Amino acid sequence: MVKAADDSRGYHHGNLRDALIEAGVELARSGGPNAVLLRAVSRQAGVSHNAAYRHFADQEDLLAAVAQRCMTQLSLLMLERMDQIRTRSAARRARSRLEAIGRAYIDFALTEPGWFRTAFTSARAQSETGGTPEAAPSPYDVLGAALDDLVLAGGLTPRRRAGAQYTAWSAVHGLSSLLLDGPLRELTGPDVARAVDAVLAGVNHSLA
Amino acid sequence: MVKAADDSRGYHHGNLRDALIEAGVELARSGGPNAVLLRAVSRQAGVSHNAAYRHFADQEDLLAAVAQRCMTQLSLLMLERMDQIRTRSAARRARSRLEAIGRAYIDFALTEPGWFRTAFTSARAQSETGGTPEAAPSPYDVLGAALDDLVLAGGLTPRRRAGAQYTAWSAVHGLSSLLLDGPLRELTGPDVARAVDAVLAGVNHSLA
DNA sequence: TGTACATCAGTGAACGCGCGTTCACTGATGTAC
DNA sequence: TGTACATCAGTGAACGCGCGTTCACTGATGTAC
Repeated sequence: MVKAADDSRGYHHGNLRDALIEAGVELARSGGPNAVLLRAVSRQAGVSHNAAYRHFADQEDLLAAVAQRCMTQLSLLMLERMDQIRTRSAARRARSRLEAIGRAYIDFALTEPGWFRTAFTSARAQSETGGTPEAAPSPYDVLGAALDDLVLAGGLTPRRRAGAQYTAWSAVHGLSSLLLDGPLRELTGPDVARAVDAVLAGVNHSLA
Repeated sequence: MVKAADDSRGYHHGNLRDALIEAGVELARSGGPNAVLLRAVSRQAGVSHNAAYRHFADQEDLLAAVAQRCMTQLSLLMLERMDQIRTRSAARRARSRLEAIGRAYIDFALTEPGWFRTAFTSARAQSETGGTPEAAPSPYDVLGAALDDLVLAGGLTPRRRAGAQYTAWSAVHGLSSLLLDGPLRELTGPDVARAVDAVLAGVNHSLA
């Protein structure tokens, strides 16, 4: 059975699984994980509300797939920002790229809170998703690659690499989370910028 | 009108607002913020499901009050662990206490995930809660006091104090969040311990 | 000190809602011969 | 090449559920006189 990838007309949709995930992503964007409901997603995709059962075991299964795609969105922004750094010196480039992906992470959380919250929904482990695995690397992998580059460039001893991954990730994720759903949500623009700079400088300093 | 604080019998409950919050806290403990429902909370408190409207504007208002109490639980654990550190040297004590509250924060998240998630629910700013303000300090205040002590003990320059608060809090909160609802939830016991040690060491190092 | 009355804090029934899930079905597609 | 048939992917109606919220009410409490 050969299907056109973008065939979305007629009785047989052709690519409904993907269309449902995409509809879920759209709903998650404004409403977060709680907005990813079977009926709402089916409605959004213009399909009867039980058609989803041909592609997902239940609502939790659909949410897991949507969450994974939100995570991929985050990775893509990190990669995009990283690629923009073209500094000559390998050492400086590695360091700048690390900062760039950190900023990208926080920016993503602040500009796409619905996606960010959905990506880190606790409902089900992403690995349990039944469908085709996403091609894009996880944010964890992106960070890992950046740290590998930093080690190669001599900016980080191999010995401290493992710990650095936890440290950097925790700092950036924690700030995002506190700014979004924690007490730091009260911060105004300039204070947010100051907090971001402080945390990124802290990460940088803890690696040196 | 004078009410006994623990009068909970008869037609008039006497302290229903507090009883409802307490019931909500119990439900949040096992089910997280999504379990704090008006009907479920009223059921738990043994009261008809609309009695809550005498004390809370709506479900969101009740959840905000429960979230605040969860936050207080976190503060209390931090304070308790901090008080256990009695090192003689002021400098070393300040540093140990900082580490102790960091560990307490992470321990709280891992042992009371429902409370932790509820405390950081985005529903409504805690400050908007109408009832009596909680007496206990916020985790932010506890951390701030610990950093003040560290400055006094000469372990941190006043200049870097503000940034340090963001750095330390983000690191610890981020790790908690990643271990609970992020990709790090796959980590097994020893790896968790390693990650915690790495992050706390990173914080410590970034202050020095 | 006693009593009428206003006020407060709870009850019970009912509403409408949207959800997840299941059922029997039907239209479209692919394939064996 | 044509046709019967199995399989797949969607539809529409219906179910039961628990929720938030509102209504008119009633029991208990406090207070003015």
